Amino acid sequence: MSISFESYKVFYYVAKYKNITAAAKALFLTQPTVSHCILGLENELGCTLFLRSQKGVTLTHEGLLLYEHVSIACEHIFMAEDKIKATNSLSEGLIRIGASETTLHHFLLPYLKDFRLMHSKIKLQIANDNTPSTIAALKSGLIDVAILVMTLDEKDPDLTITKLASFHYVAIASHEFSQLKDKLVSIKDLLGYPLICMEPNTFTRQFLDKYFLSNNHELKPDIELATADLITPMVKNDLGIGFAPYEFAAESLNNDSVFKLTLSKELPQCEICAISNNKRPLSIVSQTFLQMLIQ
Amino acid sequence: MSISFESYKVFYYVAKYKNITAAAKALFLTQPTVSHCILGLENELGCTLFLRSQKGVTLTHEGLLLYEHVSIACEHIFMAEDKIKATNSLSEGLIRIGASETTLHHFLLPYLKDFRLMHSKIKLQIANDNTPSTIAALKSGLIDVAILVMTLDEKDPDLTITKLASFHYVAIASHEFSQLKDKLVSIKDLLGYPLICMEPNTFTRQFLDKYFLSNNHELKPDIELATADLITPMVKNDLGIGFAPYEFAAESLNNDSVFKLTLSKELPQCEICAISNNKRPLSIVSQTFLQMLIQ
DNA sequence: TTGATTCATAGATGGTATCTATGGTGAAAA
DNA sequence: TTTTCACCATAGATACCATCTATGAATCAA
Repeated sequence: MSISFESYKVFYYVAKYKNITAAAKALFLTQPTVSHCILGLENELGCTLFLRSQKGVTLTHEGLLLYEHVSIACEHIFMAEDKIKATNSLSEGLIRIGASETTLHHFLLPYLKDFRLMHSKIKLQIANDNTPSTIAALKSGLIDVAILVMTLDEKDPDLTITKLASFHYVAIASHEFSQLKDKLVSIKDLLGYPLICMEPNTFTRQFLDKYFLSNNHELKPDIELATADLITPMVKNDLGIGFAPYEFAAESLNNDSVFKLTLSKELPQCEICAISNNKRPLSIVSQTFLQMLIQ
Repeated sequence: MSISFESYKVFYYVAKYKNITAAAKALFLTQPTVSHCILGLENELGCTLFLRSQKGVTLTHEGLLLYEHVSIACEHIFMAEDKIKATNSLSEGLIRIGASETTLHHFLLPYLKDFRLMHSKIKLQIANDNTPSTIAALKSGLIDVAILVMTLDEKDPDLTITKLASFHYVAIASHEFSQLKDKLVSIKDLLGYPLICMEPNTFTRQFLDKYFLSNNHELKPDIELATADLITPMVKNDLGIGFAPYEFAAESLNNDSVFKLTLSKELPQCEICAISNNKRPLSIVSQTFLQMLIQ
């Protein structure tokens, strides 16, 4: 029916080397095989493509006509193969990473730096958004991998979740509230104080909402913030009790400008996780990146 | 070793139809065959090319990368096939014809006209030169076919010679030489008159040289011309006895402004022949053209 | 639930792509 | 001249793999 593309590759080499024997070597075939293949192609196209002689072969007019197109075709295919090889060997490529501010600041940045050093030709696209939006982007294929804070009880058959590090939220307060220091503070107690936390539609907030609800109370914060790194400064300025990732508060805790509340019911454990969409295969580049995070 | 080009054709169709089943139909293959082929290609390239779903398939990033090149490659190959088909179907092409002035004027022109009418897309390249140069051009592949006056005793293993028409040379004179009219003129007689013929390095001249020599005389013309159509006018103007193709003199013979000498030894028979180089295959177009001349 | 899509897998088979061996041919070297 | 060499074509055998049919699995719509 239609001519095998394979014969065009053979044709290309024969035309290029002007010699069937040489082309055969380049193609890892024998001379009769190539000869037969060209004969077949000539038959199917209904014209002679080469003039045979003892010095090799030369293109006829029809052969030249064919070669003008086939050479372009072959070179494009070789180009394509090279490009795929390049992406496989990480000398080219793109990873689109979705991350929350929290994971970006307190986990991802040093890895990104290392990865850039190791694979300078790979472009990194960081989509910084809140957890729900990032998950949505992952599902729709807009990003390849997400690095987010999660509780491991979340199950979604479409997502592959890999734990990377533990993560803690703490409740912190300034010395304005020193009456709470070294005391076991119940959730009910907390409700009597101004509370500072993240705005709705963030994982941190949803996590706290759930925590309060599971203890039969409702979280009604007095101050809602869009970025986690604003919580500690707010707390320092005596504006209330804040809930923040431990790492965001670490420095202030160390220099004693704020203190950690001891809650009668501990905040549940969270994890920083790498999440990928198992409906979309990960490119080699993305796999390499993930591998680095896991180790 | 190297990836079969055939799988790229399959890949192209699958990417184009975004559907393995549809691609299989277009390729006159079954769905499992195409599926298997794509799987093999993915394996060899070391990456996933398509996202499979129940609605069909979509390209991954690597797949898109590949498609950008492979689509160009495939389209070039299809273009090439179309062009070859076009030249085979005579809706495209070129014939390079070598002809002498004589054959062009008195044989070829009406055929060329007809051929153009029948195959308007075929370009005709006419190389008008003397016989030896035309034969050289034919042997070196500069022209596809030559239409020349020859004597059929010429043998050359590289050339295929086909007789197309008989051809006559005549000796003519004006009434200034009426003493020769209706007389049997010998070659020796001729030498006493001024002779007009073609310049050396033309078939006509070599033909006459041979004729004189075979009768133990030497042709020493008084006037040598480069073009055959000048001979009759020269003769008309009483400049001497001329040797010309009968057809060039026909009109003047009919209106009696010149007369034909009756030679004691007739000029040998000549033929208008089509000549092709049997070391180079004739294109379909050239074959068609030759066919027309023969019939 | 059923039926209609989709793609993947398994196993059988026949065609053909490939090989080796050989022949023919023309050019260059002996 | 004769020999040698490099090239391409042909013939015939064989093994591989491309392709097929049959089936499974998954998803979606009616």
